[in-house]
Amino acid sequence: MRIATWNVNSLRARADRVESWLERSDVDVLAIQETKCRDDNFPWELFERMGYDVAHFGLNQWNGVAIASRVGLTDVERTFVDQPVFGKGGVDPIQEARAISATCGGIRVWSLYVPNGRALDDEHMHYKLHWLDVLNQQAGSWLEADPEAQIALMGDFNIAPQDDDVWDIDFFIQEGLTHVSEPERAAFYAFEKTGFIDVVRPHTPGPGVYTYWDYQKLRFPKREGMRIDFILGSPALAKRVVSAEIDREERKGKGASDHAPVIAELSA
DNA sequence: ATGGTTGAGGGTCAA
Repeated sequence: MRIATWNVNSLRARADRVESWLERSDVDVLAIQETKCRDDNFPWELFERMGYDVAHFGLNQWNGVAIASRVGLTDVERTFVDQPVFGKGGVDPIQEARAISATCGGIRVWSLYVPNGRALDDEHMHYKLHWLDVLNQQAGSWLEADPEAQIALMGDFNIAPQDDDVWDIDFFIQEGLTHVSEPERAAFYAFEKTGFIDVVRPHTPGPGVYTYWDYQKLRFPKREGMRIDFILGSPALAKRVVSAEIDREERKGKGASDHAPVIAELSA
């Protein structure tokens, strides 16, 4: 069984890419982030054509998460319990379309799009850290309820946990950039304390191994990327992982997302 | 030359 996560940066703009990638990647479950659409303009036919069931959570042109599966898809959950809200400019705070879950082939799959902190002192950063803290608490409660549960937390975490996960850590520190700060990294490693394991890194050691390259400043051809997309597995799931890869090829050429798909191969 | 993009939507805003 193969599971994957991919921030597609607009499903409608990427429809052809996503379809041909599904065709050749042979994944059974795909967690998608940044669909950037609503249910009424979601490309349902694409997944039907390819033989996947799909569940979507999208409210507007921002965020949007989905799960596609050809090994079953049941018990869909949109948002996690107590998911923090965000509102600005007098707009009513809402739970944004950043988390969706479903049970696929015996695995509780989450597609997660962690808020971007924008700047170290921005209110979005507090939102990001709080959002991750509550998610981690929930994830802990799931494991407590069933220590043998097969759970995959997959998505764009917008955090580079290690210095080698960016092309130049000194640049990030000097510029005071997000994704590498101590609080963000602590929020990421809190999931490991809870019992979740990065199942991809052991099979894709760095340095220089990334999942995202900014469209700007020729970051991809200059190999200046960031490892910010992860598959975190519960202990029972992590035991099944036999290999993993980051499909850097998918970042190439015209019409690519700025993120590459991340894939894990499971036994049985 | 020291920059260089992309997407949604029709405002700029977001990454």
